[in-house]
Amino acid sequence: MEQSTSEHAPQASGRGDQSGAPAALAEDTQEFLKALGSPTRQRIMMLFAQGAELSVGEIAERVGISQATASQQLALLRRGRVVTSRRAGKTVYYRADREGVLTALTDLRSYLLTCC
Amino acid sequence: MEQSTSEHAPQASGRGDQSGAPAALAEDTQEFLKALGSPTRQRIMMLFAQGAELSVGEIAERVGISQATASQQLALLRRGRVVTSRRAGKTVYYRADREGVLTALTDLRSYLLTCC
DNA sequence: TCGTCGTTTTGTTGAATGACAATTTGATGG
DNA sequence: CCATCAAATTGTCATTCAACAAAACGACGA
Repeated sequence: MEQSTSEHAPQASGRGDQSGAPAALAEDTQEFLKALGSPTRQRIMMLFAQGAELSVGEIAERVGISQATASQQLALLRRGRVVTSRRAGKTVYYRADREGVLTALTDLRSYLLTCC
Repeated sequence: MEQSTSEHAPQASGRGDQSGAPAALAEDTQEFLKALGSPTRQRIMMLFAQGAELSVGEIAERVGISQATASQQLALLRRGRVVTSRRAGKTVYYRADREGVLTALTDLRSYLLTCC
């Protein structure tokens, strides 16, 4: 284990940047964009409507991919702060990460306001 | 040839879906996410602050990539409706596509509201 | 009409990505 | 302690992507 939730990433420059005009996207937000840039992962996200919580196996089955692939794609979604995971015994449940998504959307908007 | 500005893209499947809860992201929005998912293209976007309009050559130079690569990356950004282009004689000027970005942000938010 | 300059397209190469099968790790329950 | 089940990791392969050089396009100006 090395990343999971504790993956902090030096975050550009401390981010005291309240000036409203970031020079670039936060690394988290870049990961967010990449996470949602894939059709497969978009399909996965749609399973989490209304705060649904699903195991890796369920997700794999519903999306029609192998369990291993699902686990990998979910890891990417987690890196992008789009989902969070919770372990209950052997099974790990994933659900949408409301807060992470809101943060990313806010950062993305401020970025786009800068360049548009 | 197949793209340029006239690339309309059949927009998923008719999708008269005005119900506010899209089953998936519009194809345009997928392209939007992919477009902004690349650090190089993010760097390019930052050049368009305050409605600046730049030629392909200028962009290539400022970002530090070849002119051909810049042209390609700009084409991707255009497919994502993040920039628009205008031809003046030999030179082609690019600038941020305010409207396209707003549309994508709106669609993205509605998508995320569905799954979060 | 030609040459030239800026852009786009084409071809190629190395790196990154997406998928799977197979293995390893972790948590129960006998 | 061992068997088992779910998830994560590893290894592999095919596909996609980013970048460049080189060639093709397109719009002037001589």
